[in-house]
Amino acid sequence: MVIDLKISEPSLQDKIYRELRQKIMLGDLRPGHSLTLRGLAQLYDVSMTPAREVLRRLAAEGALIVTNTGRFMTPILSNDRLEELNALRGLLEPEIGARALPRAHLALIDRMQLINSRIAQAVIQKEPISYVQANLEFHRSLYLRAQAPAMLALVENIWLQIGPTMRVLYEKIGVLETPKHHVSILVALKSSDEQKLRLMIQTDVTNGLRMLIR
Amino acid sequence: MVIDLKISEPSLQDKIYRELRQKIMLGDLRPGHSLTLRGLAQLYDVSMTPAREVLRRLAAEGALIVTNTGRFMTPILSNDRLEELNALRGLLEPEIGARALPRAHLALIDRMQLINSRIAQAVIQKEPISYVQANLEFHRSLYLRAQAPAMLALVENIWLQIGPTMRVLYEKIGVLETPKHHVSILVALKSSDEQKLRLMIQTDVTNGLRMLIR
DNA sequence: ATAATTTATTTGTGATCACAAAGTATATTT
DNA sequence: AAATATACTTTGTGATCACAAATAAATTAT
Repeated sequence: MVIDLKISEPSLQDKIYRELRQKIMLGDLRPGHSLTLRGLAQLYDVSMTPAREVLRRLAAEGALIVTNTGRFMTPILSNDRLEELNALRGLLEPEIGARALPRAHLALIDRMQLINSRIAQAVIQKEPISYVQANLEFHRSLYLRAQAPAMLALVENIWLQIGPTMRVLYEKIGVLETPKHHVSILVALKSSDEQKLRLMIQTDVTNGLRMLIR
Repeated sequence: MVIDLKISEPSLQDKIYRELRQKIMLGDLRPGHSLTLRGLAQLYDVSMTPAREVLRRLAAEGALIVTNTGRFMTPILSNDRLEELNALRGLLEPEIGARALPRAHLALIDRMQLINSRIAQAVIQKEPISYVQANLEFHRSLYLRAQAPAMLALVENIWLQIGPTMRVLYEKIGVLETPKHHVSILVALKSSDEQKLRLMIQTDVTNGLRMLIR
């Protein structure tokens, strides 16, 4: 018997999807930025078909909104909506962090420490996108250990929804400071203190927005 | 100036989407049930184009999975995954319930009581689909009052993912009994007891699965 | 000038098609 | 009879097109 191993190469739209998703999550696109089928198709040199699938998929995930006339754009979040999404972060992230705790060995903590220094660097160089990217990576690298894919998917889904809005908030205020609770998170991890970890993740998320919104 | 008011009628795919979504959420489709573009298109007498958009959209929401060869089917959840999704319910639903509490006036509670009797009826008549439908409606009618659309969207997203699996579990065991914590939920609502409400929703969700999985 | 109307352009939707890959059934070989 | 090879069918992907609705631009009228 001949076994045929082949990695099914990602379809055309997958590549476009991932790139665009990344852009949105990191705030590369501002709120209200509109995307068109033909525009996207032309940009990636494909036909309308893959382009529309990508846009619809992102819309299904809440990364884009569809106007009542069928146009696609990045969402413009009301304050209420933004606070609701942040409350969801405050609910989900401590939980998934706590689930990761027992599996968080030293190598991971080291890696998180490294990422944290990248955040500090982004602050100095005033690069909002690198800042957001490293910040999310800090959290994700921990959450990945929780082995809770559905939970992580929800968390990333929220990140995706707030991406564009967060960007303009950072622009408005400037990237003030490296998140001060990250070190506490690392300490809680080292000492396996679940309660403290939950609290620190919670306040990191909560304060992150409070700092920006006020 | 002439103002032109027109309700933009829902596109072809919207109708198909809603129907299929409903079917999946209520467990009308079993886990592993596969759907094809041409099959769906033929069923609704449309071309492949709307059909594929619907399937991809549902896949983006986790209601369907895409095999590594691009086929669509309802998800077959592992026990771990099912428990994770249920943990998410246990996390989100008490929160959104608590947010609805201050807005839960008597008319709502009456309505929920009515829905609850529909559940009892479905138990007697051994109709799993009606049972699931009424059960979800019981919860949703409360959660709608929370005015937390993003949170509700996540909750419904989870319902969607577990739909097919829940159905077979109910089939396996039979719809034993009307959920016994629903009355406690109603009591907590009437007395505006947030802590009790959170606890009762939590145990309703948790026990619902435990009863099935055991 | 400003508002209303007309014209031109842009845009998403749905249909149809060719194609390659995957799956299924049949035939062939060992 | 079991495994392999072959032929046949089904399936998703991406491209192209016509069309109507929405938007933007230009024109006309007040």
